[in-house]
Amino acid sequence: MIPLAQVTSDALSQRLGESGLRSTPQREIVYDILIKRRDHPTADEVFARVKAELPTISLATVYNCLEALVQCNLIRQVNFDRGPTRYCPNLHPHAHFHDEVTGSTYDIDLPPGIVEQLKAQLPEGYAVSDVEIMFRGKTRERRPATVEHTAR
Amino acid sequence: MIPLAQVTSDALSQRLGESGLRSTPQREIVYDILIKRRDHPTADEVFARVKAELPTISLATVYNCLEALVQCNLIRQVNFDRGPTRYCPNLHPHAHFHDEVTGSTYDIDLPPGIVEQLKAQLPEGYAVSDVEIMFRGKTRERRPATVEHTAR
DNA sequence: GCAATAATTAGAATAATTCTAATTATTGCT
DNA sequence: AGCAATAATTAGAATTATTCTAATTATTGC
Repeated sequence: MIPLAQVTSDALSQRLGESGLRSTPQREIVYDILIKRRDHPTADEVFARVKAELPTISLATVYNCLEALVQCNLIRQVNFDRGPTRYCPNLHPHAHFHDEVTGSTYDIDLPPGIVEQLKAQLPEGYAVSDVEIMFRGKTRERRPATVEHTAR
Repeated sequence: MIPLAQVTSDALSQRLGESGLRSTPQREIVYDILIKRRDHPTADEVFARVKAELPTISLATVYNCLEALVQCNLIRQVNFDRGPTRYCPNLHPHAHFHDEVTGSTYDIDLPPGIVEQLKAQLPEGYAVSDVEIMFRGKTRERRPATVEHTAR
């Protein structure tokens, strides 16, 4: 597996600072949790995992931490239909594949040109800050439900 | 503007029938509302518009009708981040552009090849039933807030 | 025309997220 | 170091979109 960009405690603190945010134990642990297991957990799932290390954390704080990390571009939000928001620490340009049967989400790496090609379809005067590409479907090969990993 | 595929009352009834669903006045009106103004309304907005014509309709029925129409592929659902689901009667392959300032959503037509090109990025054994592409950003030219239309 | 099935309705229930107000922690200044 | 200002955390209440429930109404096939 390609080692994905991740960030030391110091760097995290710096990135937060650049956005006018503070580094806190809660934010570091939440970030760690996302890096450790890249299975696109929901806020609730993050909450459960963080509680194992820091039992006093509250759900509101988890939401706050996730928002902070999104704000300074250390993680991305992923939304499938009506489901709860999921969080993704993969910052490479990539799409998401959502398995309708298992509910799992996989990262799909994209070749460099294709996002630009998509943006080129926009009429004059449309300034894009973000593109999201999501596939919905089934995967033939069944994977272990608990250990999801980056496809490709 | 390109005349988008739409369907007569009879055809609607047939399409519903093919999916084991019945045509009802409520479903026809809901479909009409979506065709009349293609601004990607939420279920609540559809509810408000339909009530003008059929004041006794309930919100649960609106949800039911929208679900029925989605099921027989007469309309598509569109989701932006945490916002409520929006509904779209444009069945051409297209992307969506969500204006972060105005909250408006525009259709972006896509050239035929590009969706296939994206699907080609998937590893073996990934069967796609649907691809969604969404842009987030701002539009330079301000449009009248109440009359959205298909871009391009 | 009647039984079976499906759709509608109003309102209750649920799930995810956001808000609120009080408390705690951190930072920058002197 | 001490203190005011600012930011983050917490628990729980509130909100929002959606789904569910149970009763009623409409439609279809025989």
